[in-house]
Amino acid sequence: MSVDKVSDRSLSQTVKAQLALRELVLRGELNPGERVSELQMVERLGVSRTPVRMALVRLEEEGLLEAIPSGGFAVKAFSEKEVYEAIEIRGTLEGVAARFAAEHGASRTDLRNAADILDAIDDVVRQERIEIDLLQYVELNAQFHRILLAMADSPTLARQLERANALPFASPSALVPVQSRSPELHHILTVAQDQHRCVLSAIERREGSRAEAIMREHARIAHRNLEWALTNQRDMDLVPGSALIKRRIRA
Amino acid sequence: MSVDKVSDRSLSQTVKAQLALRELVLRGELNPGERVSELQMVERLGVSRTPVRMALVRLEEEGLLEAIPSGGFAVKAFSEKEVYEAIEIRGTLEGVAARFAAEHGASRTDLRNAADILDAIDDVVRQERIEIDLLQYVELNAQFHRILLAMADSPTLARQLERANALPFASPSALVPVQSRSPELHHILTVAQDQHRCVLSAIERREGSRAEAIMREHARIAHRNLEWALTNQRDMDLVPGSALIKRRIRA
DNA sequence: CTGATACAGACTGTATACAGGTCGCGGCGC
DNA sequence: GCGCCGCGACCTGTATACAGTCTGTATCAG
Repeated sequence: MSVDKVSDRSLSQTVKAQLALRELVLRGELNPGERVSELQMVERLGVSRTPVRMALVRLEEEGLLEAIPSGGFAVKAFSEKEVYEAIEIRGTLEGVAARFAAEHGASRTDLRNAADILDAIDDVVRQERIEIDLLQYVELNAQFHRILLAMADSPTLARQLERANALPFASPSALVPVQSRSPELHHILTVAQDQHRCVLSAIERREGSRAEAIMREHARIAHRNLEWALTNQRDMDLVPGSALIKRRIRA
Repeated sequence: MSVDKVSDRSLSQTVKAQLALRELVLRGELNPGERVSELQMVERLGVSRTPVRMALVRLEEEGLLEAIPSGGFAVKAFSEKEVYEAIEIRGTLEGVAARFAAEHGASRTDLRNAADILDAIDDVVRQERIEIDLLQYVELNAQFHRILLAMADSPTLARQLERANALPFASPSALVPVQSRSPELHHILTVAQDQHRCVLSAIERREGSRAEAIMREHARIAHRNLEWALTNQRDMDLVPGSALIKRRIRA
């Protein structure tokens, strides 16, 4: 029962191991706190120890694993507070991105592309049968956030944000799906989309401070989604890496 | 001519290699853009390829090296803009730390310790012969920033900030020494210290937004220092890792 | 004289062997 | 019955051998 998805010959063994191992952790096939044995991973991933080792180090840097004092790595467990803070930090960094974009001005093509994406999101949100297109919303949402980062034009910021998003449940659209069964879904998406419009407008008008504030608040929608998911645990399965979050005591 | 500082038997080879290699990069003994050959490092650091490889990966994650598409790593070069943005990001994260501390309240002992450090800094700054104690100022300043992070009580934020500080010239007190020959030194330290006091007061009063704003502005002092160092290149040598910054065209 | 090609050197990616340490389990003594 | 000690398995850290690839140079053809 080896990992099927990653079998390309083109990818290096290290990358292969990294992707497969991340998948394993995110899918919850390795229990939080549990040691990740190199040899077991060799067996499971079909590569030798060296690439496995590399993958372990990189995933620790990503924050999905943590080093064991006596050596080796264990799957990291996240408390509710940590997830909350991770979202807050992501929002802060996206706020900086928006401000940077506003302050030094975004290119016309970027602004145009962003606007096009927002139009596409409108099409998705305006439909009443939303459940079906949630995947599309997530994809478009991710695109918008990507282009926002591109407008900031700051490799350093990109690196930091990339790292913040490495925690899967902290990234912009990770928690959207949990609302799929919520009556508020339409409401939430409408509000989020309005924030998209506002931040883009702020960037166009060079209103840096406003752009920053909007993106910060925009990220806080994820807090509501998190709260929902924690009270309706069954919707938690829709979140990648949810297995890493320490369960709240059942109500 | 091997690296002398790191020769402890207690440290693992990997850590040894990491420290020594970082030192090499920061001291500018490896030119920016230049490939870092594993075998050469084996020779130079006195450890085998495996630990060297580990060290390379970790330093890439830190941001001091960058991966070469065809394989291996090169010393990263930083533009003036990147340094500016790195400082801005560090300030933003420290702002979040201050806000977190204010919002969920810092412990009495932390507040007390912070106040003690500020008293000690006052002693240093009030003296007129400042040059001598600049090292002490740097140390106390670092302590204050550390305790601020501790008050935030957020491992996730700590990780992100640690990473932001990994760029040596972005960390809180990295650029202080460049002002040692500046007539404005006393003025700058006085202002910085006042900001320290203000942020601590804001945290005590649970004024999160204010605490955040102050820390952001506090970090921007580093921008001035950077500007000074870039115009007075000879003072640049006082900054660790200055060799990585692309030189501005001489005036 | 210029451009392309082939070859040589070097370098990285990968696999594996070896040594030292750690953790857990079982047996023995109290 | 309980606690301590010792042994053994496992696991990581390290070193090194091997293969594929890239780069740079030199030579040859046009």
